[in-house]
Amino acid sequence: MKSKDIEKCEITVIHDDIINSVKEKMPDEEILYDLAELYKVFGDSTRVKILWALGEAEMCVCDIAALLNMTQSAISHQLRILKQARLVKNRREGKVVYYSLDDDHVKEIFSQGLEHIKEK
Amino acid sequence: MKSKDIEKCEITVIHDDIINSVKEKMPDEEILYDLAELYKVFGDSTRVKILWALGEAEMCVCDIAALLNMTQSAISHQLRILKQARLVKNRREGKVVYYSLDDDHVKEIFSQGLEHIKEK
DNA sequence: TTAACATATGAAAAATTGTTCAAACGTTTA
DNA sequence: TAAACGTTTGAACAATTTTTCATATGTTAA
Repeated sequence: MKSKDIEKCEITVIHDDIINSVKEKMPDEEILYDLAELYKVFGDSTRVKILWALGEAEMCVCDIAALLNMTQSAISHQLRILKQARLVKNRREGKVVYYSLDDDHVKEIFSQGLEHIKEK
Repeated sequence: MKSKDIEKCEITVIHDDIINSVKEKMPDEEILYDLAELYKVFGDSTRVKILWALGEAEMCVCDIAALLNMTQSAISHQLRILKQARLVKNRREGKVVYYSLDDDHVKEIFSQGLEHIKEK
């Protein structure tokens, strides 16, 4: 229908030249998607706290749960997400699984974010 | 109840010393919350695309909608979120509102993220 | 002033995400 | 081997987020 076209701005585009030029320069859809997925991992305060804590010291799941006053199950679920994103790694020692940061980027990404927060 | 305590690891904590030491070093709850809120803004592929596009050129709402093949309304909602986070700014020229990046951090945060993605 | 158009916004619907609960898995130790 | 314990996991539920739809706002031009 006509109304749908208008809504999507397919007719009323104002700057075709800019759109085309930007479209050429944009990275692949997939890269931008992966970027968003990475930031999504940082976009939860439980995970931010876990990452920050692991930046200070290697800890086991139960330690983190106690630190954040959350259930061990909730922490474990979040650690799985962090591990899938390759932000943390773990090692097992008997019954206990120790987690630590897997990446130098974490601290740098935090410091960039902190700068933005402080400025504004 | 007892079972709840156990679940929350209030009894079975293994490394009290580490927990206390980490607790002291952690930034205020509020800062970590704000950090997560900032990354949450980056954690959506529509917003990542918008930010990347605006990194290439100033654009109006309808341009962005056409570029991303989304409705003008959806884009407008996302731009509001980006503006609240002080990541974009806008200027009005007649009927048209032009958006652009409000911040040098955006590109740096992207480059940090990209590095992580490429490495892993 | 009215029509046209770019943008913004509130509310409902759709989609996604986080936590809890119950149960399973692995390892240690009695 | 059985009990204990730290951790993991699937599924249900709760909470949050994104998009859509309808409509409102603000500006320009007829």
